[in-house]
Amino acid sequence: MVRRVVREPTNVVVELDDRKATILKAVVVEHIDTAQPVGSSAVAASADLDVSSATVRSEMVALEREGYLAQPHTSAGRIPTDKGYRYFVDHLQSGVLGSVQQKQVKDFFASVRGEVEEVLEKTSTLLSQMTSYTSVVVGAGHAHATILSVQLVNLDAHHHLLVSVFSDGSVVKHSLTPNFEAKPEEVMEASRQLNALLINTSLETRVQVPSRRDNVANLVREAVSTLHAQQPVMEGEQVFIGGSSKVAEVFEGVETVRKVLAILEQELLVVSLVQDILDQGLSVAIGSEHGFEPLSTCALIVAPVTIDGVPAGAVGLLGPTRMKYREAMAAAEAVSKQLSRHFAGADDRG
Amino acid sequence: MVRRVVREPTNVVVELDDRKATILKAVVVEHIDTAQPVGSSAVAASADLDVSSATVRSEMVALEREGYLAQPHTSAGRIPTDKGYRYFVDHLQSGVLGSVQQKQVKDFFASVRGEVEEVLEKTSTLLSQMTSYTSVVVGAGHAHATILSVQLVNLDAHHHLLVSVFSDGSVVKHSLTPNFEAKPEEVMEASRQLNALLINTSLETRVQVPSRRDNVANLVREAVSTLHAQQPVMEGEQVFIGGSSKVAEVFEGVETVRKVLAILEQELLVVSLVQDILDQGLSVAIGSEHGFEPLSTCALIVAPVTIDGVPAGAVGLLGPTRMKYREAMAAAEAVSKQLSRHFAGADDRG
DNA sequence: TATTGGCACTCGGTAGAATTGACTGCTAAC
DNA sequence: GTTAGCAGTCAATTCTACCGAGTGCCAATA
Repeated sequence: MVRRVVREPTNVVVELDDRKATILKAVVVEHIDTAQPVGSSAVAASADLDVSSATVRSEMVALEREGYLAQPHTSAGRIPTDKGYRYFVDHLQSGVLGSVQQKQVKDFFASVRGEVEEVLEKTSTLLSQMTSYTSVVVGAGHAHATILSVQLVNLDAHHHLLVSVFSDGSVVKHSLTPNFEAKPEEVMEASRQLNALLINTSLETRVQVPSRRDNVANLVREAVSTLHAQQPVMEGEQVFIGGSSKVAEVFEGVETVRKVLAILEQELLVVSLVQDILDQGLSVAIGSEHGFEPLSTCALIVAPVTIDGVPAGAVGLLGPTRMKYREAMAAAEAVSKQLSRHFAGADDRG
Repeated sequence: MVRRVVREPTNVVVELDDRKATILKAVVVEHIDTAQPVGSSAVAASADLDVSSATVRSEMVALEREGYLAQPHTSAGRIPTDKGYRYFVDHLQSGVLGSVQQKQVKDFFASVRGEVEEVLEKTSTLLSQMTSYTSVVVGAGHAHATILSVQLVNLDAHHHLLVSVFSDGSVVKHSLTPNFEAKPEEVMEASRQLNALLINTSLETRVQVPSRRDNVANLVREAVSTLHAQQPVMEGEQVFIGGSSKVAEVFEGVETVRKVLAILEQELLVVSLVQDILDQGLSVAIGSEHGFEPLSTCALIVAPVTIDGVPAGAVGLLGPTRMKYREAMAAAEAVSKQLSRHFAGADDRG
């Protein structure tokens, strides 16, 4: 293979000079609004720069050469590339949420009641309604939470239900179907022992199980292994997707709609996608930035949720690359902040 | 205005004579296959009737007059009306599931493991994959189930978690946030009393709560009222929707897709729709038969799930009115049967 | 009397040509 | 460096003609 020195001005992130930036911004804003390619004259007219369309044109060829703009075909206007959107998001927009919506979020969290899951679900609906995009709300798993209580309940001779309560307020059940018949007293005894064994441990803690061979010990062993047998990552992650019908509104082309819906169905995928973006320290992934091809026509906005500083999930918004970044990012941020506060300050009320 | 005697043969459900039935069937089958209006010559050629297209035509005008067929425009073929589909479903199709798929269902239920919720969710995916339609799986609520155990767990001074286990294997949690501070011992005592009070009752049973004013009694009262405060209908109903991306495949027109998706988002609506249809004793609702306008271009197939003869939910398939009724109905039926058996016979394994 | 072949008619869909118009890139002048 | 002007490109639109699938009707037929 020939070794070459490749100059990729595309990869070098330079500050654009003022005029180029203004032009890029005008193109992005206009294209987000109209979904049409934007021509030089429109830019010359709209933007607050006093140059002719010819000047705009020559700047545009430069912007195109540098990878910020693209042309669907010769005689059409320009549309932003992913890189163009990225520059726009990073440098050219200010994200303030309208006061009406600010209020909407506040009101929502002031009045919302119910279990964590319900709150997350409703939050997801709220986000989607506010923005007209599909929303994703991820509640973190309880890998680090400690066990407050476990209980073994007898369903019938061969069926027992292991109910575990975690310090983060989550409750998990597991069925046990041992191949021996345990008496109710044995089940109760096993339940007692499990409590003694597991309380205040987390799922990451290995515990010493009894090695005896009687029914009680067998039950205890089966319960512990069932409880610990879950996936190390993301078990207990909760995903709530709101406004999937928006997909049909904001994306064009049945095929795209189908693809996006199909991806939303695989919730684990969505979770890992959101997680990836958060791990990269991003708040927006535009086009193929997340490296996931089927969503290359999408942008995904994420905002972390923390409880007392500890990561506890995230909220996200999924739209086309030409989405309304400012509003959507502001909404995601406001909601994630309020959500964080909601859970941290849950004690205040009453 | 001239007074006229209007004859409405459309409302009279009569058996169609053999030839009309054959023609109707041919039109339905062809149109389901091609999504195109079907012409007289196609019918004359395809069906096993030895008449000319002219004869078919004259029969078709009769079928149209009687409301079984419709014409998009003058020079087009005929498409079935809802009534036409209904007749087809009731009289003209036999529903046997292909042996390959029969096996697929068997294999699935032979290997599926996990909690009820997981099974239902996977079932929903299975159904949707088998048929290419969106599936709905409804698990009945536990209104009639009795309580096996309740437990009050301390989260912190003002937060307690009420965890209830029902005889149907479901587990429900409720947060209690009393405005007084209860000591751990008091919480435990309340938990004990709740158990004594509630075990073997169902949510429909009213119980006698202590009238004392101490913390324990207050906790007990709050717990009982929280537990009983749920919606009388459909609380605890679980809905699993599989293959919503299929909506984009089988329906044409973005607007329709959006509408259907929007409806699927409102899960309670879907549940009541399914319930309605079951209550009417139907297994298919075609077009506007369910009286729900936004879904008037859809057909909804349902099949009840029972556990030991007791209604325990349903499975459903949602598609366009021109869906493949035979296959879809066979699939729904097979899955609902196997699902019923799965839960009834859960003891066998091991 | 039921069926049929034949015929005129309807009307959506398609293919092609012509036109439009929104762009661009280029260049010469300022 | 900026601009006006101009020639060129190409998608989108409109128009036209035409095709053909399909109908309804009717007179002839078995």
